[in-house]
Amino acid sequence: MDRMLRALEGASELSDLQQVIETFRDHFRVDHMVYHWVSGGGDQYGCGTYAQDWVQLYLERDFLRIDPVIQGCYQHFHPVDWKRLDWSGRAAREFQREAIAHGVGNQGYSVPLRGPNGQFALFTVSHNCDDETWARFTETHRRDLILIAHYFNQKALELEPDRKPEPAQPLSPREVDAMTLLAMGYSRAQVAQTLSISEHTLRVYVESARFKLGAMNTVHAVARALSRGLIVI
Amino acid sequence: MDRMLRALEGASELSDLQQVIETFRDHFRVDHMVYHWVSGGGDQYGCGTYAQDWVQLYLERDFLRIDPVIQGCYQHFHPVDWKRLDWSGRAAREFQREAIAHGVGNQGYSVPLRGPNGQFALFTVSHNCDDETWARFTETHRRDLILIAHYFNQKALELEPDRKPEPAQPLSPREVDAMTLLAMGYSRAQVAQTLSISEHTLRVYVESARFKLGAMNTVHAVARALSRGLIVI
DNA sequence: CCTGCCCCCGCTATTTCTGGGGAGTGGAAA
DNA sequence: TTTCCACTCCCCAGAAATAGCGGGGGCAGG
Repeated sequence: MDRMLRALEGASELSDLQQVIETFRDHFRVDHMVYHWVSGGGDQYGCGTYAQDWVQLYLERDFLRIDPVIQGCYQHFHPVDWKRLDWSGRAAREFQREAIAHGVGNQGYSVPLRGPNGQFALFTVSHNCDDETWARFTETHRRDLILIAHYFNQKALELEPDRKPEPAQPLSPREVDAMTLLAMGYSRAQVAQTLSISEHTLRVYVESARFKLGAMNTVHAVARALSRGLIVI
Repeated sequence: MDRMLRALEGASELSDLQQVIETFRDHFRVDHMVYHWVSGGGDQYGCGTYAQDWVQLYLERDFLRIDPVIQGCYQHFHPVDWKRLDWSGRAAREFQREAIAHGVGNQGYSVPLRGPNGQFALFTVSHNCDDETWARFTETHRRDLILIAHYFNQKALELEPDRKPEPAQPLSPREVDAMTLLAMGYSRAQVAQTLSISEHTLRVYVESARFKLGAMNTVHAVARALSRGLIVI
């Protein structure tokens, strides 16, 4: 375990990660181990041991949108056993059927990972076995998996230069206030009144924040501020 | 270590966490160990071993805004040694001086923690010693600290009922598309074109999503959809 | 001292969004 | 089978957002 974590820390290229993850898979004796960087923009990075055609299908069919694992992990902090997710709904069941057909396995355990700027990723182990065996496995290796997931995400953040936190241009306190209140559903008039400033001034802040965030419009600016963790609601 | 983690997992009240954190501090033989829930809304929760008057001063003077540890950890995924932060700037140096005067210690190591809905927290150890000793300490205990931080945050999320994510009413696929594109900065016209629907139809989706999310307006709806993890950008 | 940033205020014009209506299709669940 | 819901389209008037211009005072760092 210690040796493998060190190997992970020593990785200097994305291809190293692939080797490391295969080593981990063999060590834990599971069918699959996958690291999956989740981004709505369509660009996704992942490495792991799923079959090539499953990965391709996943991307092509935009399964990101319906994958209950993604949905579920987004709402949780702790690792999630796939059994505890909501697989009702046609699309989800269809997806599950296809996943199993592609050898993903009937059991799974995913660790949600969150980084700066709203980065989100999953570290997943999946396997084919009965519920009891799986429960024992996850109980035994939970801590190891959390640590591995953590280090893996750290490496991925390091090695993917594009993903590095953009020189996060911080907002001024007043801008933060304005964006926060807007995100809370206040109209501009209400925000201005709450902050005790004129609506004109408020507009300057919103414009300024929009510019700093590189956003096209207010909605975009609020979305970016939120996902970069600049504001909290 | 294992016994303490189990004690942490067994905690059922916020007061238990205080005991646990003191046990950890004694075990690691450091001056302080602190868990600090950071929320932009002004309400903060924390537990740890800092002197009472320091905590009060921190809250009163709104140090959250100038604390380089907060700023720095916000931008990083991996744990941060305080030495590597940016302590230039008058306010920061002043803050540091006051912190040391209140017995915080000259060395520190903070683990950033991120949960659903933009939750952000820090788990910090601080101590008074020379650089070399501290480097050895952090190197030795990094993994333990990450795990402890993780479990601590999990407990805090569990025990603070107000912080729990509300039961998310799911959006229809089309609504998800609409909200996602809006969050990505597209104008209504662009979204409609991208989805190959009329702008009128788009509006129905936005309205419908807004209703489901209990939002006052589009900005609010996008913010809620984002923070509830219904859309990913 | 000057430069840059933050904070506050004003105007106009144009484009875009919002909040009400109503109406018809098809597929899925009950 | 019937009932629901997602999906698509349409109109209109008023509200809100955007883009462009201008002004001033304060506080910090180089």
